[in-house]
Parts: sequence; structure tokens; C-alpha cells
Amino acid sequence: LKTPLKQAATSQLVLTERQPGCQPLTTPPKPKETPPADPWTPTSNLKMLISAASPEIRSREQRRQLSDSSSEVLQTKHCLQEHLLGDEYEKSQPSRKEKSLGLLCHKFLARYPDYPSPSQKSYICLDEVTEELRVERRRIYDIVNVLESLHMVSRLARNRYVWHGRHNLPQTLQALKKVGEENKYIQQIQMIKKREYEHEFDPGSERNEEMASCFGSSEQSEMSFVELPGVEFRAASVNGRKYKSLRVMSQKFVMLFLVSTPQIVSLEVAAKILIGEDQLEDLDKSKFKTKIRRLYDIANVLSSLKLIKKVHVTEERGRKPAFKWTGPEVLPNTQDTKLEATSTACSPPISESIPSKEQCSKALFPSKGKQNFTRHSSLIKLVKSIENDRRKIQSAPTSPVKISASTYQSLPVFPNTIAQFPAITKHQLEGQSKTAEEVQMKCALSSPEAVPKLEPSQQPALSQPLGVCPASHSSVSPVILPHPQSGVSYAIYLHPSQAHTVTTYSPGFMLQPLPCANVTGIKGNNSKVLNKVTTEEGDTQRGLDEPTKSLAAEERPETKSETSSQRCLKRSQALPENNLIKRRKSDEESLDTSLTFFPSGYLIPLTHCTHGNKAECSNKEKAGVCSLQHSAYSSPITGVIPMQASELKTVNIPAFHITPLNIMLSPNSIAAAPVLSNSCLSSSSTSSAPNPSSSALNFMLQHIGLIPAGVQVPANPVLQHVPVSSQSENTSHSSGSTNVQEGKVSYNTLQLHRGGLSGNNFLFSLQLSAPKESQEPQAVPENFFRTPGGPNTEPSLTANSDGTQRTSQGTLYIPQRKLEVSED
DNA sequence: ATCTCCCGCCATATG
DNA sequence: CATATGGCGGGAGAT
Repeated sequence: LKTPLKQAATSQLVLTERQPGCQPLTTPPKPKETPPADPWTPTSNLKMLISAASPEIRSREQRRQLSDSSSEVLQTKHCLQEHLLGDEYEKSQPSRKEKSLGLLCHKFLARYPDYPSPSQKSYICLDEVTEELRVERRRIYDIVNVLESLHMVSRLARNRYVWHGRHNLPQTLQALKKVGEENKYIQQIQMIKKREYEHEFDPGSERNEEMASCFGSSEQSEMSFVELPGVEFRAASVNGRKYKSLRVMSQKFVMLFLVSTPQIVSLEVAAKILIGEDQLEDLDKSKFKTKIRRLYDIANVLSSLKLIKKVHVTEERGRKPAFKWTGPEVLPNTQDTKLEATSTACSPPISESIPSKEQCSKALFPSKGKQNFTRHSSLIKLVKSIENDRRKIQSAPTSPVKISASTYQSLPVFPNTIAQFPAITKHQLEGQSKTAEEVQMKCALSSPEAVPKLEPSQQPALSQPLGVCPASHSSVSPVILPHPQSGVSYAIYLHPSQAHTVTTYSPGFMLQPLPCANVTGIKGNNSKVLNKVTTEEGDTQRGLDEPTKSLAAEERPETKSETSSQRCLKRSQALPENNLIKRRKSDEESLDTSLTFFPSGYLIPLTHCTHGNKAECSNKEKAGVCSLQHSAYSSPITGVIPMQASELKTVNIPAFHITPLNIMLSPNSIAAAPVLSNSCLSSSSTSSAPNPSSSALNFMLQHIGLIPAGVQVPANPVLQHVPVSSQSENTSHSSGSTNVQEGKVSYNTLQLHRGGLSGNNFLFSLQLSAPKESQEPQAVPENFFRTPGGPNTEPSLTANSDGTQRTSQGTLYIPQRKLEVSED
């Protein structure tokens, strides 16, 4: 009896191999000589074996074995314990590590193939698992919840899950990334870092205000779960569960990795952000601790999935635990810039709910985009007609889409529990061409009726589309919102509690044409009301403002004297091709409620409203507008979209000048200055501030300067330099000593700050996709570099002219001074 | 001491 | 009501 256990105990490797307890006894521990190098090899082998055998059989066998031996084993163990001496006993006793969630997760994963063949679906029965793995059920929930958040499994019913493996991972990650970007996580991270920084030399300062302002906007009060079409949650009950906390947390955690530039996230930061989201609550210590605990749980599972690995970041404060993303890179959701941007900007009216060509194609072929699209002639036709329609619509900005407004009003207002789920429209095409076609068909067929984006609550809208998609029938059926930029669509689900129907698991996709960003047409009623609402919702609803306002503006242009935005709008309309409409949002506090459209080819990344916002939006009836807004103003490329020089001159620049500040004021982006990171100043325009860049820079700086005052921007924002391509020309004029270098893991941090650290340099990177020629030279305003507190700092400007863009959103980076990452 | 994070109580949700 | 889920935080092993 007492055999093998003793020596096995210490080595992880060994431990892993044999399940402590019974395995050694019942099963002849793997006879195979496993390469010592890979600790998980045993598992891998097991996995292979397992996958080879039909899951059912395998599990059955295992179960049988376990059941047969389990009791015995336990007894045996007891005996063992009692008889062994202290040392030996200890060794025989599974150490804490052996019980780690990570290890457990490995075992769990070993039972299923990474990429199960579609034909053989494997189901997971929690009872079996707990039995076989010999763990408390509670632990399995932790694992499953995380897997669920990645759509690697989905729940069928009580006790029952389906195993999807990693098939959905790419889409999931892409969707998460997108959502993360929209959530302004980058800014939040920066904000937190900044705060941290400030605390160093200004320990006893109050931080909550800043935090509040920063996070307040992002408060998506409700948890939203990012869904994938075809992988919806099973029962409404499940869906509706408000407790998706771990799942949601997991997704958010992943989002953080996906949006951060060095894909490293410290637990501390993650915890703060996640807490901040849930509630502006003061970071009380216990809550923080709890969050950290959860993050460890999640991290363990993610680590088992090899998506992240533990590292340490060393800052002056010391070593802090962090995790580094080691999963697959998520395809940038910025494939076809221009087209997309354009199409996005000009969204079809609601009535024309048919997805735009880009959207459609993207939805279908996220990664390949248009090319594929072109193959289908029918689709092309459709697209063309759509485009025409769109054009018409555009010409008639006021063309109202009654649907949304009336519908909303008539509809009962749902509690803000509605959850919105972004979803990817497309499945993997690999080997599923058929599916793709189906999708397309659906796309084409999709009801003309516009489904208001945000109207999860709109049953009517939902129901219609449903007809098209037989597979799905449920109140929860998602409305998929194509997201032009990434090809990721969003699906909005009704909160189960509200919508009683259950979502059926539909292998296919449920495509519902949505009006893309038609901020324009969608809603037109009283802007006043909207604004008001927005204001009320203030903190949590900022995202709404934009859409609402913009709509309002469009709807009733004649009402007021022309605002700059309106003018812009006009211009944009006048302009043939580049009518990208930019909206700026004003924060609740901002007095200015007028909308501003930026007809420029530059898309200024603004943070958008969060899901919660969207959802709420819908509730409040503003909904219609909210969701798509993003597309309208976000550029596929992070920062700015390159445009023609001519265009720049005429329209763009002016636009910038006109409302730069306003733009920046968007509540969401408050702390984050628009970015200019790693951007390119065209070589020609380097030092003298040529425009686009200069103007951008300009307003950015202004913004910065403003922040302290009007907005609650931290006193000393620091800019983090983003790695730039080496060959890009960096121009730096620094009066101080500025050295621009690409940090691998360490960044140069420059700060605009007052007081505090004095010798810091300022470093700005512009992330403009270089307009080749700059026009309208603009001098950088003096105050541009003005430092609120400490005047003597000199900023250095760095611009690159390579078109590369890394950041998805322009932002002001907060530096991590001397960041060192050490792997374990 | 700090980092990790297991354990399992107990509130909720589900059936 | 019984059971399935899963939030939560004490407190102990690992470093």
C-alpha cells in the first residue's frame, strides 16, 4: 500500500503525473518515460490518449475506475496516514500545490481535446468530473466559469456543459479586445498608474475624485458578458443569472491584456480596475483583497490554458505580481482602414438595417474582409443597393427612422438589467464554408427592418429577425451588431429575466442585420430629453451622451444657431467621399451640449460608452442610438486615419481646430489625453509643427492643460513612450535631456507635471498615420507644454512617420517608471 | 512578511 | 424543498 506516494510527493512533475490518492493505486502510473523537461507532459499524453478515445467511453471507464477504487483508496490513504511517520506522512499528503486550481485545471483540460471535432461533441458532466478529479464541486465551478468566459465550454443545463475547446478562442479574444478598447481600459490603466505615481511623492492625497471621474464614466453598472453567436448561454435562467461575476471578471481580465501595449497586467491594476467598474466605491482594502483572490483563481485557469503566465514587474515599489499574455495575438481589428472608416461613419438608416458591405463581409470573414466578400455576386448586389440607400439617407440626414423612437416608447422600459453581449458574427470559416454561406444568406435576407442597436428590449425587432434565423428562437436572441472595425459584431441580449424565452443553442449564427452606426437616422426626438437623461445618468452613462447628442443635433439642425459641429456636419455632407462623422461627446458636466461632427478624415479615437451604458441607453429610450456610435467615430486604426492632403486642408484640420477641446473632454477620455503615441510626423513636417500632427498634438496638450482645471485630470500626467519602430525618425527637441528610446519593457516616461519629480522629460509621441503633407501649419501653443505645477520641465516631442500604429486608442500613457518584467 | 489561493460557509438560483 | 451555483473572505502554505 504505502508504496509510491512517498517519494512522489515533492516533485511537481511526479505529482502531476499521478493523481495523489487513488491513481497510483488503481492505475499503473504512466509507464511511458516522459520527458522530464515538460512537467505537463504526462498530462499531455493523457490528453492525447483521451482525445483518441471517444469521450464517452473514456469518461465512463474513468468513472468506473474511480468509483471502484475511490472508497478503497480513501481508506488506504487514511491507513497510510496513520501509519506513516510524520515526514513520510507529510509527503504522502497532497501538498497545497497539488490541490491548486491550476493543477486541477490541467487535469480538467486533459480530459478534452483542444480542438474537438465538430462531429463529436463532448459533454461535460460536472458530477463525473468532480468524481474523477476528486475535487469539490466548488472548484470545478471556478474552472468552468472561466472556461465559459472564453467560450471554451457552454452550459447546457444543470450539471451539464458542452466542450468547445479552443475553437472559439480567436473570436472570443477578438471580441474581448474590442470591448476592452471600447471600455477605455487603456485609459483606466493609465489613470491608475498615474495615481500610483502621484502617490509616491504625494502620499496623502485624495484619490477618489480622480478615480471617480475616470471610472465613473466607465461604470457599466451591469455586468455584461461578452457572447459569441452560436455559443450563447443556454437557458435563460443561466443567462439571466446576475452572478456572472467570475465569468465577467475573467473576460475583463483578459481584456486588460488584450488592450495593454505590453501585454502585461499587474494584479493590482487589474483589481483596481475591476473594482472600479463595479462600483466607484472607495477601494476598501478587503474588497481589494477579495478581488485579488479571484484574480488569482482566474489567472490560474488562464495559465493552465497557456494564455498567460506569471511574471513580476519591478518598479520602485518593489516586485509586484503580474501576468503576461502568452496567448495568441489577437488580430488587429483594423483591417481596411479607410473603407471601413468611411462606411462606418455613414451608417445606413435604421430602416435599412441591412448590414453594410463591409460589415457584412467582415462579419462573415472577420479576418479576410472584403476579398471574400467579393466572391459572392449576390452579396455584392445587395451591398450596392445598400450603399445606394445609404447614400440617399445620408443626403437626407433628417430622415428619421420612426421605428426606433416609436418602438421604444411603446415598449416597456426594462430595468437596466439588460445585458448586452458583444458577439462575433462569424464563426470560424475553417471547414465551414457552408456555414459562411448560410450566414451570408441570412445577411442578405435579413429583415429590412432596422433593429435598433440597443434595443435588446425591443421584442418586435428581435422577433422579426428571428424569423430569418430559425436556429435561434428566443427572446434572448442576440441582435448582432456588426462592428466594422474588427469584424466583430455585437449581440445584444435581452436580459433573461425580462425576456423569458430561452436561448437555444444554435450552432449556426444568428445574424440580424442591424443598422450600423446610424446615429443619424435613428432617433430623433427631443434632444432635450435625451440630454437631460444623459445628464442624470451622468457618471455611468456618459457614453450615451455622444450618441444622443449627435442624434439630436442631426435631427434638429435648424433649431439652433449653427454650432461648430453642425457646420462641420454640413461640410462633411458636402464632401463627397469623406463624410466621416465625428462626434464628440461632452461630459455631463460640460455645459456645451451641442454636437460636433468632425468631417475630417481623421478619426479621433474617443472612448465610447460601455456596454452598460448602451444597455441603459436602451432602457432609457436613448438606446437606439447608442450602440453603434462607436463605429461612427472610432477609427479602425487607432489614432488617426490617413487622409488625402487636400482633404486635410479643407475639412479636417478645421474640424480639429474647432473642437479639439471638446473632443478631448469626453468624459471617458478625460484623463487620457488624446493620444499621440508613436505617431508619425511626416518626415517633412518634422520639427515645425505641421499640422495634423501639430494640431492634434496641440489640442492634446491643451487638453492636458485643461484637465487639471475643468476636468479632473491628475495633476501630473505622465506620458509613456510607446515603442516606436526603430527606423522611424524621431524628432526630439528637448531642452532638457530627452532621450527617446523604445523601451522594450521599460519606457521612457516623460511627464507633464508640476512639482513632484522634477527632472523628468516630457515625451510625446504622436500617433498619426501620417498625412503626407501637412497644411495649415500651426504653431504649438505656448501653453501647450505648459506644466501646471512645474514650469521648468521641458517637453520633447517625438514623432514617427512610420505608419505603424500599435495602440488602438490614442491615449496618454502613464508611465511606469522603470518597469522590469521578470519571469519566474 | 508577503504572495498565493485553498477551503468551505452560506446566500442564491434552479428545478 | 433539495440541489446546484457561486460569492466571499478567513487563514494557512509557499516564498
